[in-house]
Amino acid sequence: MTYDEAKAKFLQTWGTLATQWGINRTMAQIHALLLVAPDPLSAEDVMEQLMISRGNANMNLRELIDWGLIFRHLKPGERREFFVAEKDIWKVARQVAKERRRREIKPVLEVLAELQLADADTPEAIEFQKVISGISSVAGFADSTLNAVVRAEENWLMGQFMKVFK
Amino acid sequence: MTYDEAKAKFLQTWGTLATQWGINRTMAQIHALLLVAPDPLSAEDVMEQLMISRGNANMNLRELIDWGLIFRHLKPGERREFFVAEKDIWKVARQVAKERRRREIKPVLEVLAELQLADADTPEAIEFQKVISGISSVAGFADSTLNAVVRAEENWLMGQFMKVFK
DNA sequence: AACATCTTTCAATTTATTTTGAAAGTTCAG
DNA sequence: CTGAACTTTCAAAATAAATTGAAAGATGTT
Repeated sequence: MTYDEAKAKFLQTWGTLATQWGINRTMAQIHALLLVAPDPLSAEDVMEQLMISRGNANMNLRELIDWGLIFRHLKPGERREFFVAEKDIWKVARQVAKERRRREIKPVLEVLAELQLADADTPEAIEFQKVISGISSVAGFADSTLNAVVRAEENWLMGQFMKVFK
Repeated sequence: MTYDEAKAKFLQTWGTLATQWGINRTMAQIHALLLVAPDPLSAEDVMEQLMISRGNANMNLRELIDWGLIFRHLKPGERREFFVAEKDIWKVARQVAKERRRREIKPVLEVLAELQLADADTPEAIEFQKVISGISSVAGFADSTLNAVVRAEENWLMGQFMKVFK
């Protein structure tokens, strides 16, 4: 397989995977493109390589910055801005864990805590409370796990996991 | 908060969360509904409570069975079928981990392995190989973690994690 | 201030996903 | 075999999400 074929397959696979995880395909593809780019790319470069519109490129680039996965990069003497991805994949994983925790797990934990206050005076309500408290533990577990990933140092993390789960 | 309010909020929250994770809202809501139902429900019950069509109910019920999250339940003397959810939330988490691993992680690992065979004879190609091998380790890590969840016994799991990540 | 260059916005359009509901399929009792 | 009760299918319709591209907004230059 040539480099060009491999790159195309990577962009395509990454986009598909993202879709399954509720992430917009283009955003994932821009991220993938920047990940494998040896040098900073301009919005124009991204538009050309992925054949997408200026508006689309701009929106998704901003979203990626918002997720902390890419950064603006200014070249001296150049007017327009360039973009670089965080290349350390473990840092990327930690950043994603951090954001998902903040954006998704925390709000859910809040709602669950609130639901636990509801009356439990009928068979249905009692069953309901059981389910909610079960979900709360699982969510708490997910939260701790993601937090562990967030706090972990690059190599330390896998070592710890391997120790426990061989 | 009354039980009815709490239940409505739960169904709604669960549906929203699902959407963020690339899961169809109705499927999540049916699952939530069956989770908190003390007794098996018929397709008709689901249609009524969630105000959805027969076709929609049927499709998503099948999909949930396919994910191993709910089961058909036959009542003696009744013609139609009923459905019950797996109520042990840790089992649910394990089942989801298992399926996601099978459906998503494994195919990605295969593609990554294939991409590692590509030529690395230019600066771009070398950068590309670095990224791919980084992603491979993270994906391998995710795979191990999910596998740990899959294999874990209910209470053992949290204990192990807490030991390591305090 | 007028211009050039680049970025952002957003209403309109396109594309993708979900939902509907009627028809076809299945199963079984009489 | 026939009809009643229930399930499944699937083309069409509705809804939701992503994308476009032109216009408006910035920002610096002459």
